Amino acid sequence: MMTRGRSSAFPKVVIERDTESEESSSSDDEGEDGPEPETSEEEEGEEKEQEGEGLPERGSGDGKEETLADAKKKGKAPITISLKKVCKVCKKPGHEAGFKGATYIDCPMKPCFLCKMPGHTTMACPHRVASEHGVAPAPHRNTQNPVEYVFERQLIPRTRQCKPAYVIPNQVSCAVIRYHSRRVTCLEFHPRNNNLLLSGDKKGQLGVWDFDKVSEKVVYGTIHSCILNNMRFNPTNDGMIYSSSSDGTISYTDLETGISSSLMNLNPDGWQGPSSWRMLYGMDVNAERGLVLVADTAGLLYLVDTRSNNETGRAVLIHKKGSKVVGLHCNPVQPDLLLSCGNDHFARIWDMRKLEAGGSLYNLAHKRVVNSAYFSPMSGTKILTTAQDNRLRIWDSIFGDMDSPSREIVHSHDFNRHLTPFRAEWDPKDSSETLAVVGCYISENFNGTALHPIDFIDTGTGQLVAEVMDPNITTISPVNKLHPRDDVLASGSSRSLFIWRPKEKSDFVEKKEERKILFCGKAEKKKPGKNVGNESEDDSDCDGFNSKGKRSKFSKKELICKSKRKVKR
DNA sequence: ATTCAATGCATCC
DNA sequence: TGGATGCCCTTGAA
Repeated sequence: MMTRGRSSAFPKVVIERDTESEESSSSDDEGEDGPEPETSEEEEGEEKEQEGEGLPERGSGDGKEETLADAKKKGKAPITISLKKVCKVCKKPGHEAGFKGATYIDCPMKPCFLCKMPGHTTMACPHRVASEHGVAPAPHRNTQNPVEYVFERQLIPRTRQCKPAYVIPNQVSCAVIRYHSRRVTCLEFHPRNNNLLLSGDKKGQLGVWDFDKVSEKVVYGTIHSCILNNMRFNPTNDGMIYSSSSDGTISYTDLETGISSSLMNLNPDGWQGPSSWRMLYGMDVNAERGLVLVADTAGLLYLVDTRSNNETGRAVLIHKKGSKVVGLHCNPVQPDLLLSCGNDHFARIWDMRKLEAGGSLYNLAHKRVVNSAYFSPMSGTKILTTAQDNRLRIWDSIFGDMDSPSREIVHSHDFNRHLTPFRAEWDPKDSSETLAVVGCYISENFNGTALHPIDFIDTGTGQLVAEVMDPNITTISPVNKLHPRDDVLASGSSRSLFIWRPKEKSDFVEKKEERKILFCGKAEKKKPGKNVGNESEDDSDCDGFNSKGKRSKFSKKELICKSKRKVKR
């Protein structure tokens, strides 16, 4: 427990004891001797309570000698501190939230952490156990305006008439690498080289990893000075990438040399304080128009000509003034359609020919911040959004309308300041345009280990089709990307990167509507031993992981982790 | 084993 | 509108 100096300028502290809870708390303390008023547990509660009262500092325990009279004499209002055990979430006594083993116990005073509805906890949430969720199918739209005409005439003919089933492997292997020193923020597969994965991190570094040779990687550290938010390949030269960053620049980088030039800098005068600093988040490349589109934290969209590498036209306010635009996506078949999303709780569809503030074609309303919005990869007729209200939404321009989503899927992907925001992404290979991948925030107790799966969701039904996890990987994977051609999933989890592949081609199974498939790595997770110092991997089937489930060699060498068997829940 | 801190950002007043 | 506030399942280093 930390000891701090006392400041006499602050009110005195009066401790309110609760004998009943004192007894119970000491009995909780794993067979400690008799009631002891200064258990660390109690002090922790005391500290928290005090912070809640806004008292910055206090003495280390002698506050108990202060009395109400003392405090009154000195003209300070006394602060009463409870020694009762309190819930760390709601600060109320009588219950405690947090992990009990590998199971997280919710605070009952708060709405469900998963679906955000009051009256039940995450454990009892119907969305946690149901394999399918979703709103009623959207009503048929009426075709009145010109955009709908464009949709009907140009996009509908490109959609597949019958829906082929995607296939899911039932075993995966996982390659692991760690070269980022801060958490991973974005991933991108090379458009031609099947084994090349690009990764950006919070520090602004860019990693290039040949995951087939595993050990072949390069890290470029000077492209950006802070968060690398998005990157895209130059459609006419796949040796070059564009990247947007919170340092306010777009960099144009040669992947071979790491030499980059800055196409744009929103902070030419450097740091003038937080109010004037601009960051670039959403970015995409419009190949047909030869443009890099990028949007900032003020709600503005900028266009950069890829031929001259200069900004073109004027910045357009596309989201609420002063709000961050986190995502931009150009329609894959209709280059005049642009999708944006941001912190003003909207995803918006734009006509590139008529870009002006307030001139969006559609505004897709969400209950909270929209982390990402993507057109479906082949026809571009559907939109998948990830919002911080723990819902994935599908907006269908053909079979639904743009006034309301055609489906909402409750899924845990909350905001947390320590995590890269979750983004659900389409499977670019799924011609039925239904399969999506997204990381999961809440954990599941899996053989005694709390694991955070990567979920595959059939957006057509809301069904959770598969969950990918490995008992050795206990961290959350908010960043996920499916390979454009191969059956490969890349994940960014904290500072590590993972490549998941089917163990063998023959392992593929047809999609099954009623069955939730779970596949993962080593199924037998051994209980953590007492002798933590033992780094032996003798009893491990998984290179780089020891039997304690600790990642012992991540930073020392690159690893391949083989999955063992399929596990059903 | 436990503690700490990084330092983003939505929301509230 | 802008500054203060406070954060429910983090992560990894000390």
